[in-house]
Amino acid sequence: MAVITPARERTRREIVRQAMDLFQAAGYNATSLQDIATAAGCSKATVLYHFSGKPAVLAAVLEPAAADLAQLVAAASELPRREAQDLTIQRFIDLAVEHRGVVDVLQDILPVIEDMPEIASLVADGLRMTALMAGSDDPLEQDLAKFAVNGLLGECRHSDERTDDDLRRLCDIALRRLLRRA
Amino acid sequence: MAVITPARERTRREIVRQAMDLFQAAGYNATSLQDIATAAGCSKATVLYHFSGKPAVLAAVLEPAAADLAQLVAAASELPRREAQDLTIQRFIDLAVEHRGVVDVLQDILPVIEDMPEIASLVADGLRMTALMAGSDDPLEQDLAKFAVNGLLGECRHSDERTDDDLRRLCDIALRRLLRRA
DNA sequence: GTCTATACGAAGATAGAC
DNA sequence: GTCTATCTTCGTATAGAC
Repeated sequence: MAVITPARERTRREIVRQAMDLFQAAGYNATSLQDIATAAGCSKATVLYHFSGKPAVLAAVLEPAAADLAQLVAAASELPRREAQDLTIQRFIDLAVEHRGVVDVLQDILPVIEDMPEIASLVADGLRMTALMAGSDDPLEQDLAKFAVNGLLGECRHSDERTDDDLRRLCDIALRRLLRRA
Repeated sequence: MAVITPARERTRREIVRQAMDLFQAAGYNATSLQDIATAAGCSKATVLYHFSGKPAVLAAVLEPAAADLAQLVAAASELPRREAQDLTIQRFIDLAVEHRGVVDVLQDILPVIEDMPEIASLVADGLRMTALMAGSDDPLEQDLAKFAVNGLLGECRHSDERTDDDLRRLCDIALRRLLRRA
């Protein structure tokens, strides 16, 4: 059986932890591998030993949020349309608020998100969730769901001065106004 | 009197034209000065002769849209609250649709937009316009206006397959649902 | 005034010593 | 597993040809 190697895991975890902080504070593009290495107390080469490249570090940072999103999509896919919409709206707001730091990072890489195979599944789940959030397959309602998701993601950015509850309330009102229930 | 130098203007215009295309196709960050120079048929140093740096090229690309936005803000600022909101909503949709290529570019630089003094006035006008678009000074309505602008900007991205009219109609419905008229 | 040639520091990434 | 040294390309800067 595989013997666990604590040293490897400890360094890896520290890299992800520091990368998360740096990505949130300065953005993905503005953060260099050297910045991450210095913050984690190791060399640039060590970061690249644990991760295949900067996008792989990003994928590790996004992983907890990606897992939650995948779980939401899986659960909603089991339900009939109406309940799926309700569940998606309600839990996506919670998810975005809870992982708002990650959402902040996401905004930074939206333009190049298609060129990152490392986070392709996160993107796919995001699209599936958006489709579920619309009340029907009507193209207009589908587009309005995309509109809602874009607005919501934008609101989560640089929202340090807002409390979780305020953010939740705002998103709730916006989504209710925007999305017609099936 | 200043004698016009056609060669200078021609080169400069070609750089802006090619930069616009590259920024839209690949994004601002992913486009290098070398890419722009090659596309424009000149050297990297020539690009930097005409512009002080990459942000200055960006500012030139955004300039027509920035001018239209400034004009809109100036016009709306003259009106009473209610008419200002109507005008802003209606004309911002037109503006975003017309300059949708520029909007696409803007999304790419949102995270670092505060570090670019070259486009500070564009950013300031964007914030003023968002404030005008809300029906009142109520913080909730102000936040909903931000939500609306974020959603609208997101819809303009990668929307090559949508017609201008479809996009306009979508934005119109979304904004009407989202914003309470004063 | 317009441009080419060249150089600099920093980025992401790789090779190989220990 | 971690490091130093090195490579390429990036944005930027400058010297000087025409």
